[in-house]
Amino acid sequence: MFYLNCIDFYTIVMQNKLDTQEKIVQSATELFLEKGYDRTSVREIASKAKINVSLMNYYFRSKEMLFETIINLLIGKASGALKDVLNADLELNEKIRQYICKYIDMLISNPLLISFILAVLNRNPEKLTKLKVVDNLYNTEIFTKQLNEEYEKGNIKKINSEQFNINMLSLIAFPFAFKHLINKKNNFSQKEFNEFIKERKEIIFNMLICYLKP
Amino acid sequence: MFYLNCIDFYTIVMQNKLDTQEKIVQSATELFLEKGYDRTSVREIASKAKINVSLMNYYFRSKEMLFETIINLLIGKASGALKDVLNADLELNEKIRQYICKYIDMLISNPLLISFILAVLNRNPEKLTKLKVVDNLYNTEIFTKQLNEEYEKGNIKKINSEQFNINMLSLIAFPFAFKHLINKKNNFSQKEFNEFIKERKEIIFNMLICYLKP
DNA sequence: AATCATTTTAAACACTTGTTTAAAACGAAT
DNA sequence: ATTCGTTTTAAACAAGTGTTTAAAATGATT
Repeated sequence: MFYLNCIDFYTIVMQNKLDTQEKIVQSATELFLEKGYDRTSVREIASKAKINVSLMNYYFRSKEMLFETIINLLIGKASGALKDVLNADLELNEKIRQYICKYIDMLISNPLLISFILAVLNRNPEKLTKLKVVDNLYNTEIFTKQLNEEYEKGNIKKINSEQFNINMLSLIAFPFAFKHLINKKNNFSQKEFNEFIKERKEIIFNMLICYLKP
Repeated sequence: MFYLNCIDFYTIVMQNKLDTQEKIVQSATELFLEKGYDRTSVREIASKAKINVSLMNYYFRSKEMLFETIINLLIGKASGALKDVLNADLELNEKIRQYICKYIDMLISNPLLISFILAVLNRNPEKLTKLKVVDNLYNTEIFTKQLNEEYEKGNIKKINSEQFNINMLSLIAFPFAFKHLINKKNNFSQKEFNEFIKERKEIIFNMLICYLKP
Protein backbone atom coordinates (compact mmCIF):
# COMPACT_ATOMS: atom_id res chain seq x y z
CA MET A 1 0.00 0.00 0.00
CA PHE A 2 2.69 2.43 1.02
CA TYR A 3 4.79 1.17 -1.86
CA LEU A 4 1.92 1.59 -4.24
CA ASN A 5 1.37 5.10 -3.02
CA CYS A 6 5.00 5.81 -3.48
CA ILE A 7 4.90 4.60 -7.06
CA ASP A 8 1.76 6.57 -7.67
CA PHE A 9 3.38 9.64 -6.25
CA TYR A 10 6.39 9.42 -8.44
CA THR A 11 4.54 8.45 -11.57
CA ILE A 12 2.14 11.33 -11.15
CA VAL A 13 4.86 13.83 -10.41
CA MET A 14 7.00 12.49 -13.23
CA GLN A 15 3.99 12.45 -15.48
CA ASN A 16 3.24 16.10 -14.83
CA LYS A 17 6.87 17.02 -15.04
CA LEU A 18 7.24 15.21 -18.34
CA ASP A 19 4.05 16.73 -19.52
CA THR A 20 5.26 20.30 -19.36
CA GLN A 21 8.81 19.36 -20.23
CA GLU A 22 7.56 17.46 -23.23
CA LYS A 23 5.24 20.26 -24.23
CA ILE A 24 8.22 22.60 -24.25
CA VAL A 25 10.38 20.20 -26.23
CA GLN A 26 7.67 19.53 -28.75
CA SER A 27 6.78 23.16 -29.35
CA ALA A 28 10.40 24.24 -29.49
CA THR A 29 11.27 21.44 -31.89
CA GLU A 30 8.59 22.50 -34.32
CA LEU A 31 9.64 26.13 -34.13
CA PHE A 32 13.37 25.45 -34.39
CA LEU A 33 12.77 23.25 -37.44
CA GLU A 34 10.54 25.79 -39.13
CA LYS A 35 12.22 29.06 -38.29
CA GLY A 36 15.58 28.16 -36.82
CA TYR A 37 17.04 28.89 -33.41
CA ASP A 38 17.68 32.59 -33.86
CA ARG A 39 14.28 33.52 -35.17
CA THR A 40 12.47 31.65 -32.43
CA SER A 41 11.97 33.52 -29.15
CA VAL A 42 11.41 31.85 -25.81
CA ARG A 43 8.12 33.69 -25.53
CA GLU A 44 7.03 32.13 -28.78
CA ILE A 45 7.90 28.68 -27.48
CA ALA A 46 6.06 29.33 -24.24
CA SER A 47 3.02 30.65 -26.03
CA LYS A 48 2.90 27.65 -28.37
CA ALA A 49 3.31 25.25 -25.45
CA LYS A 50 0.79 27.23 -23.41
CA ILE A 51 3.10 27.55 -20.45
CA ASN A 52 4.76 30.39 -18.57
CA VAL A 53 7.95 31.76 -20.12
CA SER A 54 10.13 31.06 -17.13
CA LEU A 55 9.28 27.37 -17.09
CA MET A 56 11.66 27.01 -19.99
CA ASN A 57 14.49 28.20 -17.76
CA TYR A 58 13.19 26.14 -14.87
CA TYR A 59 13.39 22.86 -16.78
CA PHE A 60 16.24 23.51 -19.24
CA ARG A 61 18.25 26.29 -17.56
CA SER A 62 18.60 28.23 -20.84
CA LYS A 63 17.35 28.45 -24.39
CA GLU A 64 20.74 27.21 -25.53
CA MET A 65 20.54 24.04 -23.44
CA LEU A 66 17.01 23.39 -24.66
CA PHE A 67 18.41 23.71 -28.17
CA GLU A 68 21.11 21.16 -27.47
CA THR A 69 18.57 18.78 -26.01
CA ILE A 70 16.54 19.03 -29.20
CA ILE A 71 19.55 18.64 -31.47
CA ASN A 72 20.42 15.38 -29.72
CA LEU A 73 16.87 14.16 -30.01
CA LEU A 74 16.52 14.94 -33.71
CA ILE A 75 19.88 13.57 -34.76
CA GLY A 76 19.50 10.44 -32.66
CA LYS A 77 16.09 9.76 -34.11
CA ALA A 78 17.37 10.19 -37.64
CA SER A 79 20.62 8.29 -37.49
CA GLY A 80 19.63 5.23 -35.52
CA ALA A 81 17.83 3.27 -38.21
CA LEU A 82 20.31 4.19 -40.92
CA LYS A 83 23.31 2.83 -39.10
CA ASP A 84 21.52 -0.48 -38.63
CA VAL A 85 21.08 -0.87 -42.38
CA LEU A 86 24.73 -0.15 -43.14
CA ASN A 87 25.85 -2.63 -40.50
CA ALA A 88 23.31 -5.32 -41.36
CA ASP A 89 24.33 -8.64 -42.86
CA LEU A 90 23.14 -7.95 -46.38
CA GLU A 91 24.47 -8.44 -49.87
CA LEU A 92 26.02 -5.18 -51.10
CA ASN A 93 23.50 -4.27 -53.80
CA GLU A 94 20.57 -5.02 -51.56
CA LYS A 95 22.11 -3.04 -48.72
CA ILE A 96 22.59 0.02 -50.92
CA ARG A 97 19.04 -0.26 -52.21
CA GLN A 98 17.61 -0.48 -48.70
CA TYR A 99 19.81 2.32 -47.41
CA ILE A 100 18.68 4.72 -50.14
CA CYS A 101 15.08 3.74 -49.64
CA LYS A 102 15.11 4.11 -45.85
CA TYR A 103 17.04 7.36 -45.91
CA ILE A 104 14.71 8.94 -48.44
CA ASP A 105 11.59 7.72 -46.65
CA MET A 106 12.94 9.11 -43.39
CA LEU A 107 13.61 12.48 -45.00
CA ILE A 108 10.17 12.56 -46.60
CA SER A 109 8.76 12.07 -43.10
CA ASN A 110 11.06 14.77 -41.72
CA PRO A 111 11.40 17.17 -44.61
CA LEU A 112 12.95 19.95 -42.54
CA LEU A 113 15.61 17.79 -40.93
CA ILE A 114 18.37 18.22 -43.49
CA SER A 115 18.09 22.01 -43.54
CA PHE A 116 18.10 21.99 -39.76
CA ILE A 117 21.25 19.87 -39.60
CA LEU A 118 22.99 21.99 -42.20
CA ALA A 119 22.03 25.19 -40.38
CA VAL A 120 23.42 23.90 -37.09
CA LEU A 121 26.49 22.61 -38.88
CA ASN A 122 27.05 26.02 -40.38
CA ARG A 123 26.60 28.11 -37.24
CA ASN A 124 27.53 25.85 -34.36
CA PRO A 125 29.54 23.02 -35.88
CA GLU A 126 30.94 22.00 -32.51
CA LYS A 127 27.41 21.42 -31.23
CA LEU A 128 27.11 18.62 -33.77
CA THR A 129 30.65 17.36 -34.12
CA LYS A 130 30.88 16.66 -30.40
CA LEU A 131 27.94 14.24 -30.61
CA LYS A 132 28.69 10.58 -31.15
CA VAL A 133 25.43 10.02 -32.98
CA VAL A 134 26.54 12.06 -35.97
CA ASP A 135 28.93 9.25 -36.81
CA ASN A 136 25.86 7.38 -37.96
CA LEU A 137 24.67 10.01 -40.40
CA TYR A 138 26.73 8.31 -43.08
CA ASN A 139 29.20 5.46 -43.47
CA THR A 140 30.31 2.95 -40.84
CA GLU A 141 33.45 0.89 -40.37
CA ILE A 142 31.55 -2.27 -41.17
CA PHE A 143 30.28 -0.88 -44.47
CA THR A 144 33.73 0.35 -45.47
CA LYS A 145 35.05 -3.12 -44.74
CA GLN A 146 32.34 -4.68 -46.84
CA LEU A 147 33.23 -2.43 -49.79
CA ASN A 148 36.87 -3.45 -49.49
CA GLU A 149 35.97 -7.13 -49.38
CA GLU A 150 33.81 -6.85 -52.47
CA TYR A 151 36.69 -5.20 -54.25
CA GLU A 152 39.07 -7.95 -53.27
CA LYS A 153 36.57 -10.53 -54.51
CA GLY A 154 36.61 -8.67 -57.81
CA ASN A 155 32.92 -7.79 -57.62
CA ILE A 156 33.37 -4.03 -57.70
CA LYS A 157 36.09 -1.67 -58.78
CA LYS A 158 38.47 0.02 -56.36
CA ILE A 159 36.88 3.05 -54.79
CA ASN A 160 37.44 5.46 -51.95
CA SER A 161 34.84 4.47 -49.37
CA GLU A 162 34.52 7.97 -47.90
CA GLN A 163 33.94 9.46 -51.33
CA PHE A 164 31.42 6.79 -52.16
CA ASN A 165 29.46 7.42 -48.99
CA ILE A 166 29.50 11.16 -49.52
CA ASN A 167 28.18 10.55 -53.03
CA MET A 168 25.30 8.50 -51.64
CA LEU A 169 24.51 11.08 -49.00
CA SER A 170 24.76 14.00 -51.43
CA LEU A 171 22.38 12.43 -53.91
CA ILE A 172 19.93 11.51 -51.17
CA ALA A 173 19.97 14.58 -48.96
CA PHE A 174 20.78 17.63 -51.05
CA PRO A 175 17.48 17.88 -52.94
CA PHE A 176 15.68 18.33 -49.63
CA ALA A 177 17.82 21.33 -48.79
CA PHE A 178 17.24 22.70 -52.27
CA LYS A 179 13.54 21.99 -52.28
CA HIS A 180 12.20 25.53 -52.63
CA LEU A 181 14.30 26.21 -55.68
CA ILE A 182 13.43 22.89 -57.31
CA ASN A 183 9.76 23.52 -56.70
CA LYS A 184 9.95 27.00 -58.14
CA LYS A 185 11.90 25.96 -61.24
CA ASN A 186 9.48 23.14 -62.04
CA ASN A 187 6.29 24.60 -60.59
CA PHE A 188 6.07 21.58 -58.31
CA SER A 189 3.46 21.25 -55.62
CA GLN A 190 4.46 19.59 -52.36
CA LYS A 191 3.05 16.33 -53.66
CA GLU A 192 4.89 16.59 -56.96
CA PHE A 193 8.11 17.26 -55.12
CA ASN A 194 7.69 14.06 -53.14
CA GLU A 195 7.06 12.17 -56.37
CA PHE A 196 10.21 13.71 -57.81
CA ILE A 197 12.12 12.52 -54.75
CA LYS A 198 10.69 9.02 -54.87
CA GLU A 199 11.74 8.67 -58.49
CA ARG A 200 15.24 9.27 -57.23
CA LYS A 201 15.38 6.00 -55.30
CA GLU A 202 15.79 4.07 -58.52
CA ILE A 203 17.96 6.70 -60.17
CA ILE A 204 20.41 6.94 -57.30
CA PHE A 205 20.61 3.18 -56.98
CA ASN A 206 21.39 2.78 -60.67
CA MET A 207 24.01 5.52 -60.60
CA LEU A 208 25.84 4.01 -57.67
CA ILE A 209 25.71 0.43 -58.92
CA CYS A 210 26.79 1.50 -62.37
CA TYR A 211 29.72 3.35 -60.87
CA LEU A 212 30.76 0.35 -58.78
CA LYS A 213 30.96 -2.03 -61.75
CA PRO A 214 34.56 -3.18 -62.26
CA MET B 1 36.92 73.20 -67.87
CA PHE B 2 33.48 73.38 -66.39
CA TYR B 3 32.76 69.97 -67.84
CA LEU B 4 35.95 68.63 -66.40
CA ASN B 5 35.08 70.07 -63.05
CA CYS B 6 31.70 68.54 -63.34
CA ILE B 7 33.17 65.13 -64.02
CA ASP B 8 35.62 65.58 -61.20
CA PHE B 9 32.87 66.60 -58.88
CA TYR B 10 30.76 63.61 -59.63
CA THR B 11 33.58 61.14 -59.67
CA ILE B 12 34.81 62.38 -56.33
CA VAL B 13 31.37 62.40 -54.79
CA MET B 14 30.61 59.04 -56.33
CA GLN B 15 33.98 57.77 -55.27
CA ASN B 16 33.37 58.76 -51.67
CA LYS B 17 29.85 57.50 -51.81
CA LEU B 18 30.94 54.21 -53.24
CA ASP B 19 33.72 54.08 -50.75
CA THR B 20 31.49 54.03 -47.72
CA GLN B 21 28.75 52.12 -49.50
CA GLU B 22 31.26 49.57 -50.60
CA LYS B 23 32.82 49.39 -47.18
CA ILE B 24 29.41 48.58 -45.78
CA VAL B 25 28.68 45.96 -48.42
CA GLN B 26 32.05 44.34 -48.02
CA SER B 27 31.94 44.14 -44.24
CA ALA B 28 28.35 43.00 -44.19
CA THR B 29 29.03 40.35 -46.82
CA GLU B 30 31.83 38.86 -44.78
CA LEU B 31 29.74 38.85 -41.63
CA PHE B 32 26.60 37.48 -43.28
CA LEU B 33 28.62 34.68 -44.86
CA GLU B 34 30.38 33.80 -41.62
CA LYS B 35 27.65 34.22 -39.05
CA GLY B 36 24.45 34.60 -40.99
CA TYR B 37 21.97 37.46 -41.10
CA ASP B 38 20.40 36.96 -37.69
CA ARG B 39 23.60 36.75 -35.71
CA THR B 40 25.06 39.84 -37.31
CA SER B 41 24.08 43.18 -35.78
CA VAL B 42 24.16 46.47 -37.62
CA ARG B 43 26.57 47.81 -35.02
CA GLU B 44 28.92 44.94 -35.81
CA ILE B 45 28.78 45.81 -39.49
CA ALA B 46 29.39 49.49 -38.77
CA SER B 47 32.27 48.71 -36.46
CA LYS B 48 33.90 46.40 -39.01
CA ALA B 49 33.45 48.99 -41.77
CA LYS B 50 34.61 51.73 -39.42
CA ILE B 51 31.60 53.91 -40.09
CA ASN B 52 28.73 55.30 -38.06
CA VAL B 53 25.82 52.95 -37.44
CA SER B 54 23.21 55.11 -39.08
CA LEU B 55 25.07 55.27 -42.37
CA MET B 56 23.80 51.80 -43.02
CA ASN B 57 20.25 53.13 -42.91
CA TYR B 58 21.27 56.21 -44.88
CA TYR B 59 22.56 54.19 -47.82
CA PHE B 60 20.44 51.04 -47.69
CA ARG B 61 17.32 52.13 -45.78
CA SER B 62 17.31 48.97 -43.65
CA LYS B 63 19.34 45.95 -42.68
CA GLU B 64 16.93 43.82 -44.65
CA MET B 65 17.47 45.78 -47.86
CA LEU B 66 21.23 45.62 -47.36
CA PHE B 67 20.80 41.88 -47.03
CA GLU B 68 18.89 41.67 -50.30
CA THR B 69 21.53 43.73 -52.05
CA ILE B 70 24.16 41.30 -50.87
CA ILE B 71 22.15 38.24 -51.81
CA ASN B 72 21.84 39.54 -55.36
CA LEU B 73 25.53 40.27 -55.52
CA LEU B 74 26.61 36.87 -54.26
CA ILE B 75 24.21 34.84 -56.37
CA GLY B 76 24.90 36.85 -59.49
CA LYS B 77 28.63 36.45 -59.04
CA ALA B 78 28.27 32.72 -58.58
CA SER B 79 25.81 31.85 -61.29
CA GLY B 80 27.09 33.91 -64.19
CA ALA B 81 30.03 31.82 -65.25
CA LEU B 82 28.22 28.54 -64.75
CA LYS B 83 25.38 29.35 -67.06
CA ASP B 84 27.86 30.20 -69.80
CA VAL B 85 29.38 26.75 -69.63
CA LEU B 86 26.02 24.99 -69.83
CA ASN B 87 25.01 27.10 -72.83
CA ALA B 88 28.35 26.93 -74.61
CA ASP B 89 28.79 25.08 -77.89
CA LEU B 90 30.64 22.10 -76.48
CA GLU B 91 30.48 18.35 -76.92
CA LEU B 92 28.44 16.82 -74.08
CA ASN B 93 31.21 14.99 -72.23
CA GLU B 94 33.51 17.98 -72.41
CA LYS B 95 30.77 20.30 -71.26
CA ILE B 96 30.03 18.17 -68.23
CA ARG B 97 33.71 17.96 -67.38
CA GLN B 98 34.14 21.73 -67.59
CA TYR B 99 30.97 22.41 -65.67
CA ILE B 100 32.04 20.21 -62.76
CA CYS B 101 35.49 21.72 -62.78
CA LYS B 102 34.36 25.33 -62.87
CA TYR B 103 31.65 24.82 -60.28
CA ILE B 104 33.99 23.13 -57.84
CA ASP B 105 36.73 25.71 -58.37
CA MET B 106 34.22 28.48 -57.78
CA LEU B 107 33.05 26.85 -54.55
CA ILE B 108 36.60 26.32 -53.35
CA SER B 109 37.11 30.06 -53.84
CA ASN B 110 33.83 30.81 -52.04
CA PRO B 111 33.60 28.01 -49.50
CA LEU B 112 30.80 29.63 -47.51
CA LEU B 113 28.57 30.34 -50.47
CA ILE B 114 26.59 27.10 -50.52
CA SER B 115 25.77 27.24 -46.82
CA PHE B 116 24.74 30.85 -47.27
CA ILE B 117 22.43 30.02 -50.16
CA LEU B 118 20.92 27.08 -48.32
CA ALA B 119 20.36 29.20 -45.22
CA VAL B 120 18.58 31.90 -47.20
CA LEU B 121 16.63 29.25 -49.06
CA ASN B 122 15.51 27.75 -45.78
CA ARG B 123 14.47 30.95 -44.02
CA ASN B 124 13.51 33.37 -46.78
CA PRO B 125 12.90 31.24 -49.85
CA GLU B 126 10.98 34.04 -51.57
CA LYS B 127 14.07 36.26 -51.31
CA LEU B 128 15.84 33.83 -53.62
CA THR B 129 13.07 32.43 -55.74
CA LYS B 130 12.04 35.90 -56.89
CA LEU B 131 15.50 36.48 -58.39
CA LYS B 132 16.03 35.63 -62.03
CA VAL B 133 19.68 34.82 -61.46
CA VAL B 134 18.87 31.71 -59.48
CA ASP B 135 17.73 30.12 -62.71
CA ASN B 136 21.40 29.85 -63.54
CA LEU B 137 22.37 27.93 -60.42
CA TYR B 138 21.72 24.71 -62.30
CA ASN B 139 20.36 23.55 -65.64
CA THR B 140 19.38 25.65 -68.64
CA GLU B 141 16.97 25.12 -71.52
CA ILE B 142 19.85 24.80 -73.93
CA PHE B 143 21.49 22.08 -71.89
CA THR B 144 18.24 20.15 -71.54
CA LYS B 145 17.83 20.35 -75.29
CA GLN B 146 21.35 19.06 -75.80
CA LEU B 147 20.67 16.08 -73.56
CA ASN B 148 17.55 15.26 -75.55
CA GLU B 149 19.41 15.51 -78.84
CA GLU B 150 22.15 13.21 -77.62
CA TYR B 151 19.51 10.70 -76.63
CA GLU B 152 17.86 10.87 -80.04
CA LYS B 153 21.23 10.34 -81.67
CA GLY B 154 21.53 7.23 -79.50
CA ASN B 155 24.63 8.51 -77.73
CA ILE B 156 23.15 8.41 -74.23
CA LYS B 157 20.26 6.68 -72.57
CA LYS B 158 16.92 8.33 -71.89
CA ILE B 159 17.07 10.38 -68.75
CA ASN B 160 15.10 13.03 -66.91
CA SER B 161 17.06 16.21 -67.43
CA GLU B 162 15.95 17.84 -64.19
CA GLN B 163 16.97 14.75 -62.22
CA PHE B 164 20.30 14.62 -64.00
CA ASN B 165 21.05 18.25 -63.23
CA ILE B 166 20.06 17.83 -59.61
CA ASN B 167 22.40 14.86 -59.44
CA MET B 168 25.26 16.96 -60.76
CA LEU B 169 24.53 19.79 -58.39
CA SER B 170 24.11 17.49 -55.39
CA LEU B 171 27.42 15.77 -55.97
CA ILE B 172 29.20 19.07 -56.50
CA ALA B 173 27.68 21.27 -53.83
CA PHE B 174 26.60 19.13 -50.89
CA PRO B 175 30.07 18.29 -49.53
CA PHE B 176 30.68 22.02 -49.00
CA ALA B 177 27.62 22.28 -46.81
CA PHE B 178 28.71 19.15 -44.94
CA LYS B 179 32.31 20.20 -44.61
CA HIS B 180 32.60 20.37 -40.83
CA LEU B 181 31.30 16.86 -40.41
CA ILE B 182 33.50 15.45 -43.16
CA ASN B 183 36.52 17.14 -41.63
CA LYS B 184 35.70 15.81 -38.20
CA LYS B 185 35.07 12.24 -39.36
CA ASN B 186 38.34 12.10 -41.29
CA ASN B 187 40.45 14.46 -39.20
CA PHE B 188 40.90 16.60 -42.29
CA SER B 189 42.67 19.95 -42.22
CA GLN B 190 41.37 22.71 -44.44
CA LYS B 191 43.95 21.76 -47.03
CA GLU B 192 43.08 18.08 -46.90
CA PHE B 193 39.43 18.92 -47.35
CA ASN B 194 40.22 20.84 -50.52
CA GLU B 195 42.22 17.87 -51.77
CA PHE B 196 39.27 15.62 -51.01
CA ILE B 197 37.04 17.96 -53.01
CA LYS B 198 39.41 18.16 -55.96
CA GLU B 199 39.51 14.36 -56.15
CA ARG B 200 35.79 14.57 -56.67
CA LYS B 201 36.09 16.29 -60.06
CA GLU B 202 37.15 13.02 -61.65
CA ILE B 203 34.83 10.88 -59.53
CA ILE B 204 31.73 12.92 -60.30
CA PHE B 205 32.56 13.04 -63.99
CA ASN B 206 32.97 9.27 -64.15
CA MET B 207 29.74 8.67 -62.24
CA LEU B 208 27.71 10.89 -64.52
CA ILE B 209 29.22 9.62 -67.77
CA CYS B 210 28.85 6.04 -66.65
CA TYR B 211 25.20 6.67 -65.83
CA LEU B 212 24.56 8.27 -69.21
CA LYS B 213 25.85 5.29 -71.20
CA PRO B 214 23.02 3.74 -73.21
C1' DA C 1 32.72 84.75 -47.47
C1' DA C 2 28.17 82.83 -47.73
C1' DT C 3 25.23 79.29 -49.50
C1' DC C 4 23.67 74.86 -50.14
C1' DA C 5 23.00 69.97 -50.74
C1' DT C 6 25.28 65.94 -49.30
C1' DT C 7 27.36 63.22 -45.89
C1' DT C 8 28.46 62.06 -41.18
C1' DT C 9 27.74 62.06 -36.36
C1' DA C 10 25.98 61.22 -31.50
C1' DA C 11 22.00 60.60 -29.01
C1' DA C 12 17.75 58.89 -28.30
C1' DC C 13 13.95 56.06 -29.65
C1' DA C 14 10.75 52.19 -29.04
C1' DC C 15 10.95 47.44 -28.83
C1' DT C 16 12.46 42.69 -28.14
C1' DT C 17 15.61 39.59 -26.20
C1' DG C 18 16.83 35.77 -22.52
C1' DT C 19 16.96 35.40 -17.71
C1' DT C 20 16.07 36.15 -12.73
C1' DT C 21 13.32 37.06 -8.76
C1' DA C 22 10.16 36.52 -5.27
C1' DA C 23 5.70 35.47 -4.32
C1' DA C 24 1.77 32.32 -5.16
C1' DA C 25 -0.40 27.82 -6.09
C1' DC C 26 -0.28 23.12 -5.74
C1' DG C 27 -0.47 18.57 -3.66
C1' DA C 28 0.86 15.02 -0.88
C1' DA C 29 2.70 13.72 4.11
C1' DT C 30 2.50 14.51 8.73
C1' DA D 1 -4.88 21.85 9.59
C1' DT D 2 -0.15 22.46 8.92
C1' DT D 3 4.12 21.63 6.84
C1' DC D 4 7.14 21.28 3.08
C1' DG D 5 9.12 20.57 -1.34
C1' DT D 6 7.84 21.16 -6.05
C1' DT D 7 5.85 23.63 -9.71
C1' DT D 8 3.86 27.76 -11.70
C1' DT D 9 3.16 32.58 -12.07
C1' DA D 10 3.64 37.67 -12.99
C1' DA D 11 6.80 41.21 -12.82
C1' DA D 12 11.04 43.18 -13.37
C1' DC D 13 15.75 43.08 -15.10
C1' DA D 14 19.66 44.44 -17.88
C1' DA D 15 21.31 44.20 -22.37
C1' DG D 16 20.84 44.38 -27.15
C1' DT D 17 18.06 45.20 -31.41
C1' DG D 18 17.15 48.18 -35.80
C1' DT D 19 15.83 52.73 -36.79
C1' DT D 20 15.06 57.79 -36.45
C1' DT D 21 16.22 62.40 -35.33
C1' DA D 22 18.31 66.61 -35.41
C1' DA D 23 22.46 68.80 -35.24
C1' DA D 24 27.21 69.03 -37.09
C1' DA D 25 30.74 68.62 -40.64
C1' DT D 26 32.08 68.68 -45.30
C1' DG D 27 33.25 70.69 -49.55
C1' DA D 28 32.23 72.52 -53.91
C1' DT D 29 29.31 76.73 -56.08
C1' DT D 30 27.88 81.17 -56.13
